[in-house]
Amino acid sequence: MTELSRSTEDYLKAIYGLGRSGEPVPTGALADALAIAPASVSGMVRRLAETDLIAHEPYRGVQLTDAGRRAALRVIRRHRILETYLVKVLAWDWDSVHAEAERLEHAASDLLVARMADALGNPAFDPHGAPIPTVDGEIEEQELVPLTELGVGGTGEFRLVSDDDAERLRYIASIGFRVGTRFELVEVTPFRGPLTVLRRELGASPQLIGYELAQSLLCLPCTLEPAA
Amino acid sequence: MTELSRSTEDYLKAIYGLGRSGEPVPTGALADALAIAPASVSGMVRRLAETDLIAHEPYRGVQLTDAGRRAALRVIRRHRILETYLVKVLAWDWDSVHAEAERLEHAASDLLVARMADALGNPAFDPHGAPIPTVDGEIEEQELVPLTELGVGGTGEFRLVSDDDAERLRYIASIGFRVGTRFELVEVTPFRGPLTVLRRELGASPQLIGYELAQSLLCLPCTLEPAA
DNA sequence: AGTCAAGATTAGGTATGACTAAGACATTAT
DNA sequence: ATAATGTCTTAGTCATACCTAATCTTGACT
Repeated sequence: MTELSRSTEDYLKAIYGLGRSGEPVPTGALADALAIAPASVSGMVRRLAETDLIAHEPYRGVQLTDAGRRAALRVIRRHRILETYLVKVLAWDWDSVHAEAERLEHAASDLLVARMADALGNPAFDPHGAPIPTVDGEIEEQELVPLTELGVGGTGEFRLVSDDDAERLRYIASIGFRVGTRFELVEVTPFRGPLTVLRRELGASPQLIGYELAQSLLCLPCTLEPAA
Repeated sequence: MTELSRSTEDYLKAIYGLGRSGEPVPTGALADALAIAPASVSGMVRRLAETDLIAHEPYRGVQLTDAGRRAALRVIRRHRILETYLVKVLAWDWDSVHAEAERLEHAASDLLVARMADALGNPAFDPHGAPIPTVDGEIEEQELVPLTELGVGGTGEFRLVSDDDAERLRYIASIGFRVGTRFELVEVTPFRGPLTVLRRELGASPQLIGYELAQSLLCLPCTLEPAA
């Protein structure tokens, strides 16, 4: 198995992210995700299909082969272990690790990642709540719903947010939200306006959250026991 | 100042390493150091000269400009901080860090390197004894001599060895040599044969060292006080 | 001074991976 | 069924950075 290029790894990672539904990923969606012209993606897709990392049905989309999925999960594991290490050991902020990990994931060896994982106690989730694939390529997919779908009176625990928007992450942290924060959705204004969320852990006053933001907060619905 | 390519950084680093004497570096020497065909170096050298990172006198050689030297020292700082971090914090062996640092040095941001340096207490030397340039591009050049030049009865301290040959580093460690080891050169056989070295710190029996190897061990001549 | 060898450069070619412009396909609307 | 629309692909170009083969410089030796 020869070394994969940086570009190849980025494509595989993006295809994995966009293809979790099982549907083929249109090359246009890939182009958007990678910020690359659609025509360039067509060319690259041909090369990736030739090396059997993806299957391409022209005009339909691409899907990872087993080899492609394994490679993608290796990159994702590297990324998430690196993020976790930077946050936990080097006191990096959760909103700025993404860009650094994005570059390091292509340079760090499996051995380095293994050492970091050991130092961290082999964590199962990264700082944003995303599951970290195991060395064998197992990944635990969680059944999470956007905060917006909990409905008035719904209760849940904030579990996962995408790591790619530093601005958003900074804001989430600034309003006191952390992975694991449990809350009740107290009020929903009509027309996709702000939602009011009451955080139980803090016993704090209700918190207003915009609809767009709330959609990005993936939660595990659960009943709230009285705080321990 | 735009981002430099991986290749560019490798060239600058190599030119810095080969040009410390002040003499222009022949492109052929560069080609050897980078394991690249001489013709390819000519092409790259033209590009580097166009961006004023190096000065090129055709058929004479290349020299770093101030901008080139600054860039080279930034890469070297990254490399050496990374090596030190891997060894000190992640328990890496001193003989295997080079390859890893060689890749990470192009991906790690100055911020990451700063965090690692802080965690290490801003060390002045890497695990192989090489001085680590400061953020401002200051580097402390040491006046060291190969062990072979100490002469019979000479005494010194092992201070520096190149990090690029894992085999050699493994052997050096296996015979109990560490950066800082102090010794007396007891005997030299003629015709570049083995040298006999007596290590004072260990109070150990004399150690035979081959001439080639001894040439790579750079030492600080010093008198040996009775061990503390 | 003329010749020769070593070393450096130029010339021409390849691979990767991006771009724009133009053409092909599929879907949806008439 | 056909036309319009949007998406996808093909064609042709460019930049980077490598290669081999051929040519040119330099310096040393006769």
